[in-house]
Amino acid sequence: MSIGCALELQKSAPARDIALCSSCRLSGTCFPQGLDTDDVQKLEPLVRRFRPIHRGEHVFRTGDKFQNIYAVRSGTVKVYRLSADFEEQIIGFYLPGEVLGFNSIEQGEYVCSAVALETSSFCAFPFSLLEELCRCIPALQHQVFRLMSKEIVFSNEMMMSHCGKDARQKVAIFLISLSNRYQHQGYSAREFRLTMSRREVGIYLGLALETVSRTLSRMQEDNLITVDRKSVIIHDLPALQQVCTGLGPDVIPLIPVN
Amino acid sequence: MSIGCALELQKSAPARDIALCSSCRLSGTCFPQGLDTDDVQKLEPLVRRFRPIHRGEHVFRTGDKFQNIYAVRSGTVKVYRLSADFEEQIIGFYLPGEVLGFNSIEQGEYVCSAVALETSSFCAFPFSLLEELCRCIPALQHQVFRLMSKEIVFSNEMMMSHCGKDARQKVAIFLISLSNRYQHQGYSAREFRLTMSRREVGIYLGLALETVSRTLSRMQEDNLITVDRKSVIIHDLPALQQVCTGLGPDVIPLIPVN
DNA sequence: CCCGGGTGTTGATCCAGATCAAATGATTCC
DNA sequence: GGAATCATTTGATCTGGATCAACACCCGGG
Repeated sequence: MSIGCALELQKSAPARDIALCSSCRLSGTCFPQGLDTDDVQKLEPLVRRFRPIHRGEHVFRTGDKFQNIYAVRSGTVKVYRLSADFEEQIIGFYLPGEVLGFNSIEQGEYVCSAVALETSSFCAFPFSLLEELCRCIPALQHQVFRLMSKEIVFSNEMMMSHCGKDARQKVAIFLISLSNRYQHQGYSAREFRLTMSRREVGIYLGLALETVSRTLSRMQEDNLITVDRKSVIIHDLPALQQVCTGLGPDVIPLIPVN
Repeated sequence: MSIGCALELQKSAPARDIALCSSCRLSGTCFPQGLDTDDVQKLEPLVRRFRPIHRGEHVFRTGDKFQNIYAVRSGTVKVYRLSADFEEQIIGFYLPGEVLGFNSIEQGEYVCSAVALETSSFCAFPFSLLEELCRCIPALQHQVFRLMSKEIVFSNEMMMSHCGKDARQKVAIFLISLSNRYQHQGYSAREFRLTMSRREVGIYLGLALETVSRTLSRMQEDNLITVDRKSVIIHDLPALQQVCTGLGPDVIPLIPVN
């Protein structure tokens, strides 16, 4: 269990010197996406920004009263919970620009815990205020629906990538997913850090940590990637994408190139 | 592939003699949940109701323009798509009172297909109208958020029940899920029909159909259930629940009863 | 600089469940 | 009603990945 000593985010002092939404380079995937300048102005006073938290500190914990939706500003957040038999289950990893907390609306309290895997910072959007504002700004309402829809799609994808896929496919899917998501936020698609441990990747993918390690080594032998500790470099993205589908490199030519 | 000849739902004639939301016994889990009588009145004119469709007919298909969210009125709907390697992937089974289509908001077209597994009927809620109405009725907006939140939670649960669970646990989880959902709609929790094939259960759970069959047989031998073809009777619900967690029947006493 | 614990790698063995195979039981369609 | 097709069950075999085990590596602290 990776719960460190918790200086809860809620208790830390707001940091008012942090960039506004209008100047945030992540606003393209967060709530302001699709809003015009005026609407972003109306959203602004609602946002609460905090100083960064460190590895092991929690954003919220299972059972806390649900109040905020959080957008990751920097770092990585692991969202997890304990199963009935006290095993850690990982719901997801959230990267900069991604939004967490939507799964707790129904229950009224957080149904999972969120912990920083590295020094990370956030913006908090009080959900009840967000709801009110949604009724005034159609574009914002639509954006919230879109973000939640995306979350459903992502979870569905994840679920299906656990079905009928072997270890190599699962790991490839995981790497491609990270690559896409980093790229989408303006980071490198080819080179990034695996901020979570092998054990955590294993739990997330339904594999033993040894299998994760072996699979990464094997992919390195095959010149698809270079892995060194937490750093990953993807050398052959197309080949890695083919691994995901289970189609060999020879299947593409079946569709005539001309 | 189970796509039958398709008389698309959209093309079938509205059936205006079907019960209104206000008198629908499923309204407790659908959009009207939490709305007062006045608000349900406002929702009413927006709903489009159709004659039932038959097994194999589609509600919508991947790529169709996203227009409606559908509530299942009767029957079972399988939501699925084809993977890159043309294998069927099953996103979920939807029972009476359950709502489908939320995963297609973001894309603007349906990202999956929905097919009836038995004679089934629906109500359609045009999403753009629903969005508008949400801005007038706070309780409706909140309910839409709740329904989507539930969908995220459900998908998360499903994802996690694929991780680190063995075949017996997966099948138990699946049966309990159906049991709970039927009960929630006022049907029997103990006795119901498995409207999907063993193959479909297998795809959904990430198991070979033979494993599904064997596991059900094994559970019958253990007097947990009786399975006859599509009919299931659960004899020992608590024991089945214990199977889900992987905890033996002896673990509960570890927590002092007094 | 060395020590210690956490994290990652690699090797060896074993088993749950996939796959292959065949028989039987349903259901549909003339 | 009967043939044809499909769904399900059950058996036999094989294998990918879990598990057990040992070792290497890295990093922080004294």
